[in-house]
Amino acid sequence: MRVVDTDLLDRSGRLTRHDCFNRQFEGEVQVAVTIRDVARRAHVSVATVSRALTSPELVRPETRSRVLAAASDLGYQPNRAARGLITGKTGNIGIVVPDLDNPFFTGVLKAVQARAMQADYAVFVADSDEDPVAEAKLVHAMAKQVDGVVLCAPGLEDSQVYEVAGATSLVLLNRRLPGVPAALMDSAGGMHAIIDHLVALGHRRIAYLNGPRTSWSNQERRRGLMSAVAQHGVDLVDLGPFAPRYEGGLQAADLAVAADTTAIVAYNDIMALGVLARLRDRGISVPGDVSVTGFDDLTYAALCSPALTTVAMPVAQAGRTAVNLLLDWLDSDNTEVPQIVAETQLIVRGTTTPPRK
Amino acid sequence: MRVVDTDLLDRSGRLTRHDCFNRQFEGEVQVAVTIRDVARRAHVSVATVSRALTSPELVRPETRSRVLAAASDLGYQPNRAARGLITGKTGNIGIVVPDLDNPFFTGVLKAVQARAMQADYAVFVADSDEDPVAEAKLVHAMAKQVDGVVLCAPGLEDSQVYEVAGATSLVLLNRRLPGVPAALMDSAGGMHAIIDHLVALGHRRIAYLNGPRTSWSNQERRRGLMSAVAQHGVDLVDLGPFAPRYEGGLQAADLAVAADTTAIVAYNDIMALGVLARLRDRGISVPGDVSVTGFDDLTYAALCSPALTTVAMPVAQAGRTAVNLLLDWLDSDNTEVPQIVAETQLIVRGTTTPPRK
DNA sequence: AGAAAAACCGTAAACGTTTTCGAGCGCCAG
DNA sequence: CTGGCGCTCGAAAACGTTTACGGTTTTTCT
Repeated sequence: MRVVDTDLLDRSGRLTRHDCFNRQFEGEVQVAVTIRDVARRAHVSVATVSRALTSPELVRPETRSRVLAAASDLGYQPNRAARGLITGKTGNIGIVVPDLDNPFFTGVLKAVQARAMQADYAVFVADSDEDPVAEAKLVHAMAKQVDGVVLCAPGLEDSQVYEVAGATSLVLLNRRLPGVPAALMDSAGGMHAIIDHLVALGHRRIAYLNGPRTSWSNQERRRGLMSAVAQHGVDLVDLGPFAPRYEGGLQAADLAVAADTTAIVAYNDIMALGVLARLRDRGISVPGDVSVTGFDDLTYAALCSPALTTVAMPVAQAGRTAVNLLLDWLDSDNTEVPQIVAETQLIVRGTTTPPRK
Repeated sequence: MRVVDTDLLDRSGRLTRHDCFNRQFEGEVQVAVTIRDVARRAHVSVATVSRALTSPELVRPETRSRVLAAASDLGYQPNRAARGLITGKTGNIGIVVPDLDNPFFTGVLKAVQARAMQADYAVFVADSDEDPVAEAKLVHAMAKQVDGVVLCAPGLEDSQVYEVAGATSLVLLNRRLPGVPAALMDSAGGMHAIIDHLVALGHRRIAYLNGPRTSWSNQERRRGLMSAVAQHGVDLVDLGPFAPRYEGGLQAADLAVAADTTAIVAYNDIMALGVLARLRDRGISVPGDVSVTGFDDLTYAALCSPALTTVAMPVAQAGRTAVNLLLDWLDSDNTEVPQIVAETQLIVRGTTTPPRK
């Protein structure tokens, strides 16, 4: 069955691929309006058109405006592939993330996309599915089509990151490595703030539920944790690693209560949700019997009940600065390699109170 | 401060943009390996290299393998911009979504990206921020750089959708329109299943909490609802519209209990969460006093407690078929305009039981 | 064996830009 | 009047591919 609104779709009645590609409705019908058409209409050469559009100071104001008029009359938009072929720049940036289903990364993606569009860049997205070798392959595949890529929280070895950094301009997000620009979030600081908060409430024996040992995120969070614990001189029960999932939280909860702690610090929100569920099932009240904290401030952290005390990651800000870094890096002499860290923020809600005496 | 691992990053000690772009480490150093280099090394012409790579049946197997060897030796990868310039195809597809923070759309995106990559396409992503005019602008901006775009749940008027369909090959996702291919999900069927389920449990007076009236999703869900309600001859209390957010659910809950219904079916999961929270605050037990259902099966639907009865949307499947449709449309005579609808699935969990007598 | 057909491959033109080079022109200093 | 300079612009060469066309070799048929 075929339903076609001939009036709107195609006045010839047939619907060919060619017709669908670059239709122009204003003026005469032409498949694609090129710089040559603009030149003809403005009575100048193609060179002048190009100059008028990309470096206005090189043409007389009068001819420039004539060209601009012609261009907008025809609805001309430069072919970026052709432009890229000669300039060597594509006007695209890439982003590769470990998991598009993870709201953490889509938050970053959203900001990256917005900032890029604002700077007239388009963004390629790729999902590595948490697979380090896929990560490397993806940025290599992208390398030819983009001016640079932001690589989010890669699971690659340091040396492999350097290797892919050789293939294109790279900025890291949530991973620090000497010599490559990065947009970071102060998760160590956030974790420190959690411990400060719990200690201030009176907790003296605290469990930490580790995420994946090798992940940079877990190492950072652990770093802040250790520093705070040492500073305050409280007991730390170091558990795990666990899968950073709901099920991991279920599993971890039992270990934490067996260790006789009054507060449970989870690697991230979703594990914390698992902990909450397991504790409720066992009749252990939160925050009455034990306090619980998460990390990341995903939407549901505010929505569960009691609402989860957690730390908010500045994903949007980090995404923005990542593309800022990339853009700066692209059109400067890259004499320096900045690594910018954005502040995290402790959000205390309903799952933390002073421990029962 | 500048930290550079000279061994890995650049043996000249300086870190220039040019050096970072397209480094080749194997064999002699060259900025970019082109088809000409491959030709030289394989002792053939550039035309033969091109043929060997794109239409193998046109060259003798022996020379083909020689070319392939040379290509892989040099690590050659064709410049897609140059290829696109002449073929008119870019090897890219675009996707524009209303909100990258919405897990529904990132689910689609993930599948689209995976399927596209599998077919050797790269994907551009754009976020319209729920703004219809941005939607139109974005696909127009993309049009020149992609072979087609999948437009997700657009808020545009029908006529405007047709207009953008003129700018590039378009397939719709979660929106049906005569004459343009679409990947749909049977949300009407899902809603029908919800009512069947509730009626089977014994409910006779059911509230529906509308989402935005103009959205195609709400209309579809409502369609399934109406059909089921008519079929079973039960009472429907039609409330709203409400904002499809947590707060909308808070607001709607009170209206629903005031209307003396035994079951509340929400437009989507997040509204349902709001309803649950409000009911709990008011001391109304779920599912004891009233049953509640959501829609979409977001992660937290399974995680809250009691776990939410909802219907799962086949987002991944729809994403896949969307790019399948696009690819088919691209290299066929587009003689037909298929609209494929994927099945939804009712997932009954803890928020629905028979009504109290 | 010879001719026709098929298979294979090279030359060159195209794709739509940007950019180098130089031409034309008006102006000023010598 | 001449030479040089600055401004504006056009002609043409690139960028890295694909492909139409034609030429050479190989195969096939009689």
